[in-house]
Amino acid sequence: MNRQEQKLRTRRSIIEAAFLLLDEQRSLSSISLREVAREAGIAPTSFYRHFKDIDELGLTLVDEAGLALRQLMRQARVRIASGGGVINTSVDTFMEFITANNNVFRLLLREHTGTSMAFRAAVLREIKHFNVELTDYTISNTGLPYNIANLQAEAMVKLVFSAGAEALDASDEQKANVAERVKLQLRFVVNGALQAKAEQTSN
Amino acid sequence: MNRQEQKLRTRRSIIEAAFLLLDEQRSLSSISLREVAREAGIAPTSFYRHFKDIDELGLTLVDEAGLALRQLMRQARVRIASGGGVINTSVDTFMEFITANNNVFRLLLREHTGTSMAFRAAVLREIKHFNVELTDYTISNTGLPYNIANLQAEAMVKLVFSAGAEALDASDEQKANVAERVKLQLRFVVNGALQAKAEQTSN
DNA sequence: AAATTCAGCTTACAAGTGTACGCTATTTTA
DNA sequence: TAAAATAGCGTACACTTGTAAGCTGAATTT
Repeated sequence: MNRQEQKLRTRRSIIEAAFLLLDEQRSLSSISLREVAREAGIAPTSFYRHFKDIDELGLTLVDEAGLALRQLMRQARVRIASGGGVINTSVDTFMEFITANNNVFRLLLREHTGTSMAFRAAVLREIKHFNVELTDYTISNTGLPYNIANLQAEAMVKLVFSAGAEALDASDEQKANVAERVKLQLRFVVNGALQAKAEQTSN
Repeated sequence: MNRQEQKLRTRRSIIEAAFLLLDEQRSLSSISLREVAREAGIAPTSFYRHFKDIDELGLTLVDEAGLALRQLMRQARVRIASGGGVINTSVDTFMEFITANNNVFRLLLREHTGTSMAFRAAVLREIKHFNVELTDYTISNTGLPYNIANLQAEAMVKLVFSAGAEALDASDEQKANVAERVKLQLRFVVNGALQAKAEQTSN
């Protein structure tokens, strides 16, 4: 077997071991190198052949989670194109993502307010992607001026992420409820923003 | 010196030691009993004379933080009564609180998505207080129907808390910016909710 | 004044941590 | 085929952690 390939495979198993450990009671700062190594089936010291630190592993995990999130956005856009309403489709897609990739979203949510400045920054970067894309989308679809579109997008992302946090530990029924509520709240924001535009342009 | 009194004093110093340790790089689950004891100036094992667990201390801290938050609300209400606009005054008061009680708000924010189910529940309870009070206030001041008022209040609390999170590590200038933006976003929500009411009652 | 209570201490131990060091076996390169 | 590189391992060490056990001296109760 190819050596490089084998190394990548071990690296993968480390990453997956880490995601596995990041359940509802563990954060990046609370998983130990030895634990990850144990779960990955390697000796503790072998860890260093792949990552300088456990922090370096952490950043890798945040990046992977961000990637998954961006894939989600693309998926949502495809679905929107085939009808069903922007808000409805986006929220539903998001909720499905959370359900399917529980630990991935949990990681982002937790590290967003976590103890490591580097992790917080990494998560913020991912959220900013969301904001930028949603702002662009809003401008080209509604013609809102930049400042309003940006405020609207930011508010929507925050509300959706908050709803995601609520949904994380919720039953299916509760999840449906959370989804319904956030959809209504997003409509508040959209309508409020539209009204703000009307006021701005009428001056 | 009175014994009971002295015990309370030591208890206080433990609590304050813990808050001191909870800076931007530490969460409840990452501070150790020994560390707290060291900071409080007592022997590690003396800790047990005051708290069963470090978790019990954690819950106490969350309670204290919640208390501080409720005091904040009262303060905001007093200020509102003397004019200045509800949204403006509330956000400004909130931002002042975050600046003055940095670690207190940080605790709530962090444990809201933290690794301990008990802490998460405790923070949620405090947030729920906020929601209930704001919903009541909204109903009695705008006559919105319960369901809309409740959705509005929840959305506003989420946006303000998110803004608070952004403001935590920000400079004064950035803080002012965050405050201004969230005020506009809150207006979106309020206007959107009003519109929803108009639509609902016209049917 | 004597007896009791108890906040705080010292000592001790088992368990877990990160990581330095050097070895081995296998792949890769020359 | 010989030499070099390297993924993974075992051992070892210095720390930190929670907490059990028992002592002390001062406050409180009797």
